[in-house]
Amino acid sequence: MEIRSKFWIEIDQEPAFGRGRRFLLEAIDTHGSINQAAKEINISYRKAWSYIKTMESRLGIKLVERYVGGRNGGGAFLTDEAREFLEKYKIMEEGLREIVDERFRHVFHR
Amino acid sequence: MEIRSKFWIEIDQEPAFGRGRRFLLEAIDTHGSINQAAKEINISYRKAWSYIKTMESRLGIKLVERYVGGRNGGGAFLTDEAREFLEKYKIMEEGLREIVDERFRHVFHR
DNA sequence: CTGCCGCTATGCAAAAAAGCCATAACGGAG
DNA sequence: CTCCGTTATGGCTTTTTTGCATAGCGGCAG
Repeated sequence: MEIRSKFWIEIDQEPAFGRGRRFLLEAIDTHGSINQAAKEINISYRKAWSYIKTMESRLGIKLVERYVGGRNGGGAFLTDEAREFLEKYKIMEEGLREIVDERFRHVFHR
Repeated sequence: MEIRSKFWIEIDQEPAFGRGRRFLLEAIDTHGSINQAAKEINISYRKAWSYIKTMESRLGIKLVERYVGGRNGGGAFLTDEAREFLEKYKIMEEGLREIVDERFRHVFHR
């Protein structure tokens, strides 16, 4: 028996950003490619792509700059706005899980 | 733009108890009927029924005592174990949402 | 002693959502 | 001017969720 918790940002009652999308952006930053990033965090390219699409449309910010063609097909990188947003989100999420876990243990175990 | 949070208890990686199920049990306690309870929290009887089924099976506790037939068809009421569990859960959840919201405001708005 | 009523119980179909496969376009390098 | 790995999407498939339909129950009114 264990506690689970989840946090996300909504805009107009629709999910716009959460932990999974955070990891996706971080992986894009590392690899310079949506495709590689998706592989790393174990989701399909299709899913990564629609994550980005909804994020950008709901937040109203361009997050990922993409280019296509060239020696190795193309690639993607984060915009400054994306990095800024990511940073804020990380600060917010930091330690939240631990607070929840601690409470759970306190009440249910001893 | 707003933060949302969700907490639930899992057993064997499967959801066993959360906010919705908490409301359901509370409503059953108030109304003495699964059917009425479901109406109050705006879910179908079918759904309420399967909530209870999975809760009981995963927690391994009898939560809702039911009887059928009689003048007004039948009814349901909570077991002592259910009340006990509910109480613990409420203590745990109490204020958690507020902590999350506060953090969000602090980082994103000011 | 029989029919009625509101409840529990559950199978099964329909709808919705999520996931995935296939295919097009792109453009620098060899 | 072909090849390669990427972005970009349409739509099909699979899974999950929802809810409709129907059966059984048993006091009580008549």
